Amino acid sequence: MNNARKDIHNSDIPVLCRACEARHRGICGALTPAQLVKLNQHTKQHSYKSGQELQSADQEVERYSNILRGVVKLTKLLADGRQQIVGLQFAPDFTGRPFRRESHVIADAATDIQVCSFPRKSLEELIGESPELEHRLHTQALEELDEAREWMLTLGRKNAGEKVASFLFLIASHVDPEIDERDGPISFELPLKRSDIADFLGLTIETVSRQITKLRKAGVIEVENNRTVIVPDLDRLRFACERET
Amino acid sequence: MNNARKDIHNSDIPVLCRACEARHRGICGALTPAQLVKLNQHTKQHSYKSGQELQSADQEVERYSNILRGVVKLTKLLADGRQQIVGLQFAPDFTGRPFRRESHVIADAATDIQVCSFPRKSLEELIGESPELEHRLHTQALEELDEAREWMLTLGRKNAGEKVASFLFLIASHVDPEIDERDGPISFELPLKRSDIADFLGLTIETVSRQITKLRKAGVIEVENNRTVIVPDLDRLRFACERET
DNA sequence: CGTTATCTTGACGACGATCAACCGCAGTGG
DNA sequence: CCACTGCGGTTGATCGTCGTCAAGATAACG
Repeated sequence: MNNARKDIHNSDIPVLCRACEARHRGICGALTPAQLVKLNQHTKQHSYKSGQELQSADQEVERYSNILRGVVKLTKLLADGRQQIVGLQFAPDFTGRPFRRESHVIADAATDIQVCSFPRKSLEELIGESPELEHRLHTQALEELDEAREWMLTLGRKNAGEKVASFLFLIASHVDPEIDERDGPISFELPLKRSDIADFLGLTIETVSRQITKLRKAGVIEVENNRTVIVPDLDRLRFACERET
Repeated sequence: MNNARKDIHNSDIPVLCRACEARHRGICGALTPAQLVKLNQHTKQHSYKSGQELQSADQEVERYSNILRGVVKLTKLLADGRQQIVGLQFAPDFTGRPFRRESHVIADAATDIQVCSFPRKSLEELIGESPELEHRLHTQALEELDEAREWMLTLGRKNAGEKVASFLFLIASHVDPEIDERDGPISFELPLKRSDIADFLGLTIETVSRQITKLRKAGVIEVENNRTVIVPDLDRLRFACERET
């Protein structure tokens, strides 16, 4: 359909978009140079410090964003303050809920982040003229659904130790998407602090801390500065995701 | 785009589709009479008894289905047999995972069901020629994602009593989609047996049974034949979803 | 350096799992 | 016809995991 995209010269593309991951692996890859130019008239790049809110619950969605750098957490709240993280998003994910005026989750910066945002109206117009754009959004939604369901299994049926191991594995797989074929050592930074991990796993901070200690003492992981995790043997971590250590 | 759909005569539409809910609220509403006719050359109606499997895990997806009657449960398994229901689907939902060769969940008939199925290839071809079809699939995926996230909050942060109340409320809202504006009495049949409810809530059968008894004794619900539930006051049930009774 | 956020560790208790017995009901077959 | 079996559900007693409360350790920061 959009063979206009073939053999385009870089100079047709807005400066900001040229080096942008969202144009390669994200939703903007669906757009022609002309559409990118048009969208660019309304986009804004923005940085948020860790903890700042992009979007609060039940509030009208004004702008959608692509994540350029950092990690965004999606949170749900109960009236008495209990909270659960229901999704994590990484660059170059699209964030926001298409076709609905208000969001049912809170979007927070889990780390310092950088996003490229655009008005709701721009997205809706572009979807109308580009089926390929909707296809990319659809694909991302299906992947988030797969992840959410995988996580429901973890929340509902795994014990604390398995939950923590599963979380570490989840983060590891975002550092290395090819992780399923690997089995050697790997190391990464945790993008979440303990209280976020607890909210993600449906546990308390104390339990998370104890289980991390346990994995450390069992030699499944090493920890530096509370944030850097080294996994000497991925298979042992994988094992810990489904069986008590 | 598809204004061919306007002012069509019923006789253009395949017999099987005429009274079908999927043509009104389901994905087939996106199709022109011609497309319906074409799809109809490959569709099969099929019934399954409660407990029968439509699709097993990690097995290649041959056919997708629309649910015409009954309830389908989507289940995930752990190696040692623990299981979690990660989704429930009702008529006229589309069931199956587009754009992926194998399914990561098991699809079971929770009740006796009736479906209309079609080959993977047919769907993929139709998506190519009908952006409106992909839009409907996208919309359903987004709604399932919303539901999954709502359920993650329940799994991660609610206690047994709140979980059971939330489950009852979930079923009630599928019987009456306008439930948010209601507050009077309502009654319905539970489509799931106790063990399924337990697998949906991340609990054991015994705990589910005890909590139902507790809600019954507190007067929040009445139960007949273990399957029929009467809710005299919806607000009390709503209350029980977030606070200990 | 003091102050505050973040994380760890310990002691204890509650909630839900586990194990076991029992009830009601529908089939099934002698 | 009744005995037997299997299935779904309930209830009770006991145990273990994880939450709660409290204190300290470590790191981050002005």
